Amino acid sequence: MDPLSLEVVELIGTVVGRYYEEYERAAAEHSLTGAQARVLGLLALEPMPMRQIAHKLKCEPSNITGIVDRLEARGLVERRPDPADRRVKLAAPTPDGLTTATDLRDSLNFAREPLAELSAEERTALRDLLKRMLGA
Amino acid sequence: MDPLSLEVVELIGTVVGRYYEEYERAAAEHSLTGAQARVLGLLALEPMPMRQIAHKLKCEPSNITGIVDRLEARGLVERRPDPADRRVKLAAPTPDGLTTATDLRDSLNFAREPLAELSAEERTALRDLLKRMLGA
DNA sequence: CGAGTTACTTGACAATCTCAAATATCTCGG
DNA sequence: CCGAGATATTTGAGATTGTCAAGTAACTCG
Repeated sequence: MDPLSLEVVELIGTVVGRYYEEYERAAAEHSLTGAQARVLGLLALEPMPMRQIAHKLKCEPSNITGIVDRLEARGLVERRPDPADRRVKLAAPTPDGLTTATDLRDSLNFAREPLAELSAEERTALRDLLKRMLGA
Repeated sequence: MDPLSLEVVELIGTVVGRYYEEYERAAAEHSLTGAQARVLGLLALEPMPMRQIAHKLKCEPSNITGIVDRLEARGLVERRPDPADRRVKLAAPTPDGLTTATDLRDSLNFAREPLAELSAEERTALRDLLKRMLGA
């Protein structure tokens, strides 16, 4: 690989490290683990079956059972029957869970400091480059 | 937060997700966990005391003991005495570990596909923006 | 020398993850 | 309609990662 691409990969690695760290910190502030925060954040967008959570998070469905168990025990999530298929359980955030998810999103400071360094034009350029990099 | 910054954060979240996924995949191809791959990659740059690994990875030193144990059991890493301080154990990759670390780095495809989309000028622009975002 | 600090390990425990097996339910061909 | 096979979820075993508290060995400095 050319040195320029290598440098960019290196930088992205650093961004990934910082983002992850920040995400875990924000989750911990709400006494959540990273995995719990990710599931809750997903459900805050839209309730969904266990299987779909596993698919989005790229892990085994049996893993999701435990994570949702813990979120449910804390009253942040509930399992609802799917009217169309009795095998399926829809995981949905409770009002409390929705509040927590919103708080969590707001307390993800990652954006603030690092992006404040950039002008609006630079942020636009960054957005477009990332978009292109991630594919159409 | 303004909509533009929000969009950039969203995109960075996606990049982080893809990078992480790719990293785990590359590690798994070498029968390593992500944590083991991160420690091995760190030691491939430079042997260092257990404590320093923990500091770089932002976890407890007692955690590193187990990870290095497993890498050592597979012959990828060895513990050496520090001539200057008998309390300290320097973790260093074996020749085999160094080879694995190099293979691992090369098989991190993340860069290839996504960055191939960008021209050299765009990659330069991306590099500079990321650099600025990450601070001087 | 000796009190306090530092490096690493150990042990207990929680969370995450995988895999295989069990249960309940759905789907579809015959 | 019935039964074989597929699908959704859970359970249980086991590995790994992570924390914290305590223990051991070695360093530092007055």
